[in-house]
Amino acid sequence: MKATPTIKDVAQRAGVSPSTVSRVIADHPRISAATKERVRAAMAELNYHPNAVARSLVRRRTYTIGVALSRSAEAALANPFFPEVLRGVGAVARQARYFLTLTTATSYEDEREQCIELLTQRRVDGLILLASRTDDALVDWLAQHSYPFVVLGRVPGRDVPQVNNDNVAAARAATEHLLALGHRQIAFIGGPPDFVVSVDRLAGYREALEGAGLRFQDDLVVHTDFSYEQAYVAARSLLVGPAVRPTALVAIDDSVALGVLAAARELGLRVPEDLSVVGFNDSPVCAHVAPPLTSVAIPIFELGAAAARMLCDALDGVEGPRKILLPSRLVVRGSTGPAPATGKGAMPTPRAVEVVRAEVVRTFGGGYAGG
Amino acid sequence: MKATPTIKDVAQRAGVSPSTVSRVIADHPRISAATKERVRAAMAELNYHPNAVARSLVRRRTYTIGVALSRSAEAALANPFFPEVLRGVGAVARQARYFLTLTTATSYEDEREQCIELLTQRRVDGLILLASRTDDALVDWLAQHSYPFVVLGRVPGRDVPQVNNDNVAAARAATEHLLALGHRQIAFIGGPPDFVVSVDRLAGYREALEGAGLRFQDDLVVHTDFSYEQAYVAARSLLVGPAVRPTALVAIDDSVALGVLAAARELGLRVPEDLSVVGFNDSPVCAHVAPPLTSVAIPIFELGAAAARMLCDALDGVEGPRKILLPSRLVVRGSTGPAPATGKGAMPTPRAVEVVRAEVVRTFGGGYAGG
DNA sequence: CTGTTAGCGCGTTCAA
DNA sequence: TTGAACGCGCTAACAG
Repeated sequence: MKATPTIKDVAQRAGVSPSTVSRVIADHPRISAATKERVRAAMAELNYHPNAVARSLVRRRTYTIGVALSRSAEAALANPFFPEVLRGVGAVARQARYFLTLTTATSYEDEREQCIELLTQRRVDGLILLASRTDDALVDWLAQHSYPFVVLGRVPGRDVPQVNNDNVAAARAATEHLLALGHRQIAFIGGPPDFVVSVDRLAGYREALEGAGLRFQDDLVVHTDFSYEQAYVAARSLLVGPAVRPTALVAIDDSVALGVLAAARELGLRVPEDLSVVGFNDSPVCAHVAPPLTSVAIPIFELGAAAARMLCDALDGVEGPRKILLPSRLVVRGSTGPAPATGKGAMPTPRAVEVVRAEVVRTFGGGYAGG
Repeated sequence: MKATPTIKDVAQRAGVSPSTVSRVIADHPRISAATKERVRAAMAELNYHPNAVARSLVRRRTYTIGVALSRSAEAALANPFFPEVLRGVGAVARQARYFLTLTTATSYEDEREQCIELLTQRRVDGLILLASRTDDALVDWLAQHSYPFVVLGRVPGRDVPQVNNDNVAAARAATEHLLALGHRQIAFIGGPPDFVVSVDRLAGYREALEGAGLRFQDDLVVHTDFSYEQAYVAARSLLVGPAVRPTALVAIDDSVALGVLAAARELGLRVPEDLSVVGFNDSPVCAHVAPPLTSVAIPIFELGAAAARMLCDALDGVEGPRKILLPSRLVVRGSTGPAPATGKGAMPTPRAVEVVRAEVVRTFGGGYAGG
């Protein structure tokens, strides 16, 4: 394999100067058609391809964006989340002619380190990162150094570019669905309390309860991690502990919901006759378990796409929104049903195929930070 | 934000020449400790970080490897596969001080294009790619241009660096498990026939049958894609069609196995009493469906890690194996049981918790191509 | 042990 | 419309 041809070789072959070749690459308007043709022919003959590294050096742009998804415990098991968000990011990035580089860390600290490396070494032009905790040192660092970045998730109290789904509205919708089915004792199993997603979904749950004139009860709320096993334990405590057993339950996650189903089965509770269960993510398994799981579908691909769009726009100097909130859909399946008839009559909602409710909220800001 | 400091600024601040700074970065042995200290202090004060792009240009190495996972239909739904293999690749890459860039394509052609771009533009030093089909134009192209690359999967008939799990042995083990349970009518649902994984697992299935003195029967084999839905259809045809209904079934994939379970349920067949089912991948859901699914666990993380190790070694000029075949484990759960007693007595194997059988095969070659 | 001199491959002035 | 010269930030000879 001969040495890769450079712009110089092409110039020589085409009988022009290197700068002319450079201009042809950039499709500069003030180059004669004849010359362009000649140069292009030479490039083809030599099988020339511009060296991206050299271009990056002089243009001070790599046309690569960093993607940090591996940082949270959430990511590990938000299994369907990971590839899907990447697909969204990738689709937009490619269209905008950006490449992707990925961090692959096992710990929070390692991920932070990798992100900083990526940026300070100028390997990437900007960063998309999953922010899951309520406080995040990396986000602060990025803002402070004014590196271009977009957060996937919500960053409470900090005005940074971010894309999120409306978890409050989503949890409210899920809870209202249960309320409409006549449930009055509705429990909530959240993730770790320092995760924004836990906070937000709990808030939505609470809003729905209070909107229905019900009291928020501490003993109906449990925090766990996102695992099936922990969820199983938490569900048991919830289904055995309180004075009045809940007839319905909102789980932070589908895996958690699966753990609830297992606990219910073991306790001899029928779903949905004795207990209704709602999960989040609408992962593929939902349709394939017994009973099929009612779940809130999060627009994962769109989240990734929106984040990429926001970052690429910022990098390209295009104005656009700095905050985006995406809607979710409640997908009703067999795991939710009318509350067991007690005293007051339940009021079952018609459970059609894939009854879907959407909430749409969008917030627009102005301009971008960083760049 | 002031302009990023360069090696020159550091040199000036430390009262040395730029090349000395460069040597300190490389931790050159023949630099006095005193100077090193001084330079390092200057770097710290200025918050200097070497520009990776400039280094790449002159060293002709980006220390980045490309990862092409999105190319196959398989990847889309081999959901657990994707993040896990990436974790493996990432762990080794980071340890070897390489970064990762990812292709994100929607079509086979697009992926091919992206890979070629990555390589010809010198954005990456080498490539790891999932090769799923029995013939693959990209692999040919890579070999022809002698770019460094490693294939994840098996490439029949081409002697290229590759890492794979032993699908033949794995399918043989799965089938032998069923044979040991007394089954004699064992069906096979494969993926698309031009996927190497389909070919190999079918071969293992056949080997096991013939090893037990049974005849391979065409009408017990069906090809489908990797989806739950198609699997459902395929399973129905298999469970209704043949003269003698199979009492056991090997599915190419866990999602396919789930489709089989659904079909069986619908046909009123009890699992495992009337039908035993084995899947592949040992995805998390296996433990959470009813009945829990017996499945072959593929060492996904290790596959990624081995591929990365192989590529990084090649790039770093380290000798090592050019072909690696990793073992799998059969994880026995509730979906497989003794064959229904017919005439000949079944011989049930003790079904302990997570009975695990391992097959280990390793093949070593010599040296590396490319570089 | 350290400084000087040349590039790496390309984009971008400034002239012509 | 094109060419010459310079520099992006760094490493790698070659001197000293």
